[in-house]
Amino acid sequence: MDFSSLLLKWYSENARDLPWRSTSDPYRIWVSEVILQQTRVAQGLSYYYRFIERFPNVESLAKAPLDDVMKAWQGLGYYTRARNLQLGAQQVVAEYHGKLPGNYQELLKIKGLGPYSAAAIASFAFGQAVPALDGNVYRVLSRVYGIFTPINTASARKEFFSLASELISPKEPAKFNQAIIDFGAMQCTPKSPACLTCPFSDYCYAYLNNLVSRLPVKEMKNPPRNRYFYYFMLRHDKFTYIRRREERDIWHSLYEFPLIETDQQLTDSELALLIEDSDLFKDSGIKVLHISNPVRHPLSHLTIWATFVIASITRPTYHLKKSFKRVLAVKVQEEYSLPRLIDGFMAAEPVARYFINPK
DNA sequence: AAGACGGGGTA
DNA sequence: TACCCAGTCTT
Repeated sequence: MDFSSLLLKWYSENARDLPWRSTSDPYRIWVSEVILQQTRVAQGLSYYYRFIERFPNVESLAKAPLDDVMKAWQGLGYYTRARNLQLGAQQVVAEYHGKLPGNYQELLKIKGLGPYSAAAIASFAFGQAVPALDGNVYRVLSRVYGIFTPINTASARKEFFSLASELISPKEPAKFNQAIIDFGAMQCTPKSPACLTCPFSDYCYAYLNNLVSRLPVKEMKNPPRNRYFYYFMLRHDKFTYIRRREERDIWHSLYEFPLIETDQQLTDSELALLIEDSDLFKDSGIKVLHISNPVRHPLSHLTIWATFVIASITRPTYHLKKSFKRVLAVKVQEEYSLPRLIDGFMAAEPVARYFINPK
């Protein structure tokens, strides 16, 4: 049997039962594809349910406040996805009469949809025969066909797209795309794949040549750099100060406490000097109550070392009033979308709980 | 073509 | 730890 037939046979026995597969609503498929960009099904599932409940259709998403969208996305990561998903919804309302366009080329014009997602939606929602190449597909094809081109290059994209275009079942493109993704996620896994029960073991290049652990080939990336964050959890009566991150940087559109970033870890006395010198706190009557140990927060491209300073002030400075929002400290976690680093610290650290609700 | 952009699961 | 996940966007 050829590749596609074996694959579809495997899928008929092993398909995952996923909520976005039991709908024909292009909007739901769209939401699921964006959530699942660089995100495992297990991690995205609960977000999908909540997102669809909160924003059941294109219109509701398009007109929602950005903060509501971000709150629904809080904890998922790659927050540009959330902003672009809403921008895409507004785009669909404005330019496509509220209906997602039904072909690959038009879908590519929607904010947040690249080659993978556009192909996935085109095939799943509209039955177009376009291969959807994600990490799973690169892995499966590189192993079965013995392709050593590094998968994170432009030439690999062309090469795999061309191969997959020949393999895809013209009659059942959606099923083919879903099948090869499931096969990669469940059977042909990155580490210790289930080769002994694999339907392709008769002719899989990697298996026959004992190269399974060497494929796919990926070009190395640079090690993450360090950044040092000092967060100030200020208490002025029942209030504290936060702001939404608007610059081109991580955590765009999420909220945070006043932040001072340095290029290296500070000693306590260096930190004291910094507080004294900063016009953020000039004449604020700041009194430091607690300094946390540095919290290590590793991300894919950088490592953040965060120190949380809990302090009281007797009056807010001009700078504080100008650039920050004054909010009830007890409401910060439930009302605002926060990076995991901050949300996690507030949830786990006893001193932070004291900050939230002092006795 | 290369970096930036999160967070969590897995071996 | 290190790797990788239903990738996209910017420079």
